[in-house]
Amino acid sequence: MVDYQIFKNFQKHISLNDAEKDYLKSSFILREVSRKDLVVRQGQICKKLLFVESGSLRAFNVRDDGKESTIMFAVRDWWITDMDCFVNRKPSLVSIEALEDSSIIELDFHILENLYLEMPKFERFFRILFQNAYIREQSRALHNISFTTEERYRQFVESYPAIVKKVTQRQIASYLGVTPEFLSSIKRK
Amino acid sequence: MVDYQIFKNFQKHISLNDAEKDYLKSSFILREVSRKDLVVRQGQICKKLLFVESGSLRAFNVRDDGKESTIMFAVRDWWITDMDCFVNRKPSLVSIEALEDSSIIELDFHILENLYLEMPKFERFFRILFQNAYIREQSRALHNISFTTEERYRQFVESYPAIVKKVTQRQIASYLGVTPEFLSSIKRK
DNA sequence: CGTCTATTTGAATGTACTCAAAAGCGGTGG
DNA sequence: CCACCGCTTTTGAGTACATTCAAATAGACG
Repeated sequence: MVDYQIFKNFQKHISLNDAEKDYLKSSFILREVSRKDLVVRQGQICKKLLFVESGSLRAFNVRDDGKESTIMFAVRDWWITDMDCFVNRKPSLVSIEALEDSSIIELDFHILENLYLEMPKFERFFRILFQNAYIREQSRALHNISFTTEERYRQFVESYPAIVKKVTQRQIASYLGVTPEFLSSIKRK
Repeated sequence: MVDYQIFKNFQKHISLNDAEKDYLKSSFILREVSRKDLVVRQGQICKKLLFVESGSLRAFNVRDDGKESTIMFAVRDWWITDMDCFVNRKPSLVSIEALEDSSIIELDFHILENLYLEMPKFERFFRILFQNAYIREQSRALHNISFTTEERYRQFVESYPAIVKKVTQRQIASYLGVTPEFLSSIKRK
């Protein structure tokens, strides 16, 4: 059986036997995408929860005035989607693009809902996944409002070296919520 | 049986019979707190997940330089805690204070872990709870980096009228990450 | 009524943005 | 292998946003 990264990810919190892996394999879609491909388009409904087998993705919002904000990055072994869109069928607030050629796994909403019923241990898995996601976002909220841009830049570089290697300065700036010019001027010091 | 708000909250996502409610009642602690009481202290370990039966709470961080940032508010029917502290045994990044005399329910970490095993439907409940919490924080992150303070203030007032009624301007400013003076100058217009 | 805190106001300062232009860098085709 | 193109990054000047500090005013509470 192919040694998918996603199984290792599941097995951080729950155990899976080969029969279960087989069953799972049939319920998700493996997709190869190229650099700059859009996996999700802002404004549309996204019915997929995405897992990065290899490569990297970026979720970003573009305002009417053209201003672009990066909401999150996802590298190998990370999950990503617009959760509000995925769960509540709202138009996506973000586009998700591949930062390089990547392999991703798509989990369909209805299949996942079904999975919760058939294999309740996935309630546990995603309970822990969302719990951790919430912790990260709660921490991000604190950092955003109480630290200076310079402090937040340093912490980002320190916390996510795997991401820093793959993204442009401009994209980091749009994640921190500042202009690329200003981020550049911070680094000068 | 007393008609706790928390049962209505649980029943938004899972069903409970009277025997189960009885069992639950024995596993949480109802506490009355007074205005300005600290329920959680920054720097200490908080082993409790909190639910607001009535009244309102505020979680805030104080930096070394004295700068105070409000992370979240919780009114009747809301859950609140420092999740990283609760789940991972880290010192709490926040203090949680009562904004008025309040009744709160405390759920102990170990009792909750036990509950997951004995009543797996709670995996589902908290999976959905954290999923929604994550959605809100993801949305907050987007607002923080892509909207002006004025826009964020308007959206806060519009989205959380129940909170606005109970908190000071200063506390809203510390939630938005600006000084009270500046928030005041925005309202002038 | 007096005290304590919240809010408002204003002036001076610092932080971050806009706009424009120059410099750097990687890929592509001749 | 070099020249060019497109994009990112850097730099700088001018402007707008937000803070600090200090003082005045207004509200809440005992």
